[in-house]
Amino acid sequence: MTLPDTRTRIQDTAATLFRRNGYASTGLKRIAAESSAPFGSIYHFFPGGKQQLAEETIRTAGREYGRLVLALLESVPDPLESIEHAFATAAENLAATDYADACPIATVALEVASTNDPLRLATARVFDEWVQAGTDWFGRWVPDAESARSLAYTMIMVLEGAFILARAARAPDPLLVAGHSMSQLARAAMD
Amino acid sequence: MTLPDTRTRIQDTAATLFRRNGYASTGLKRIAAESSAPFGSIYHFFPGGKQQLAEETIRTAGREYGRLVLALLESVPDPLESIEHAFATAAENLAATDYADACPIATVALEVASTNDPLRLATARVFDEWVQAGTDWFGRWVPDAESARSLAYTMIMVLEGAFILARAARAPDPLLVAGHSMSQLARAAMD
DNA sequence: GTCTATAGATTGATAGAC
DNA sequence: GTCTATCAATCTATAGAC
Repeated sequence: MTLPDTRTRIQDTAATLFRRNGYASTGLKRIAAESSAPFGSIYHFFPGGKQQLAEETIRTAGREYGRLVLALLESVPDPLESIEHAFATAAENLAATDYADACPIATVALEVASTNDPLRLATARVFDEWVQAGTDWFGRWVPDAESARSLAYTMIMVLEGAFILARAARAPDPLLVAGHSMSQLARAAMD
Repeated sequence: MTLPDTRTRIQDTAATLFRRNGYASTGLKRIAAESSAPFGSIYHFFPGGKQQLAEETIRTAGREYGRLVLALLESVPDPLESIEHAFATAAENLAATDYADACPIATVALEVASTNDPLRLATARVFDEWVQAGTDWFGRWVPDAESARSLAYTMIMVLEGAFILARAARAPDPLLVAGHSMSQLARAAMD
């Protein structure tokens, strides 16, 4: 039962707080406190300060979440059922965390889009990564590359939008509606 | 050529800044400066401080944006063309404002979802209003009430997600893809 | 590498003159 | 109603002892 090293604890705590409360309202002092790390260690491991910490967090948490969603999609053989299952699971996770844990980077992405270009770019790269992975996945059932890409884009966008509405309403319904719509759209594209 | 009154100038400036930079990183001092209002006037007109200002801004700007989108949908007779036209217009507006003016409440909604319940509720009410208006609009072509509601939900969600990706990438493509997907989904529901 | 102390700027909010 | 001055708290970041 060993604790993760200091750097990892800082990153994980930062990921959680950025995800739930965003970039601007997450203080480094709180990150230090909740990760049980001395304040100075943040600047020891992340000399670039808050921005560097956020940049690495976006990259790491973004990649991890992409893999998680893809694994979820792979866990059911039928693609249409798989889509609905993935959205339903996201709904369960959201409700189970008191509507806190949705997309790991969306809040930060909107916050920094117009004011912090390095962070904006970091979020854009993660979204591109997700779109690419989604395109490959849809490509198994949709031969036309352009359609597969369009479906991947749309699935990510409707998921992001559903997260916003579900967190605001503190209700899982938007995610379930989104999953249903997305599977209908995929079905239409597979004809 | 008279200037709007002080209270209105404060509200409008707040709406712009909250929309572009979010709630946490928008300071009251900046709102006062950019609205050419004395700092004390903010507390004169909004005794509840930043939170009251944000609450009224969410309600006002949210309602206004809903009307704007609905008017956009009404401006083209064919529903499917209308949807694509609305998303294309949103893409143009976004690009024309250097990818700043997307949804007026989404950034704030995500920021406050887990930390400020009055503001969370204000955003939830705006989304509900939009869903209701969208349901009525789709209801003209989709007789089944449940389907109309589902389409309205999905249109709002995919628009919100497209705004996130478009701002991050500084590219209009996500909005165009979203519009195309949404019109396909509506077409499938109208059969 | 760990940890404390603190600088320097900025925040939301208040008081009070006019 | 307008405007200035200021408080107390908080923020990111840095310096330096151990």
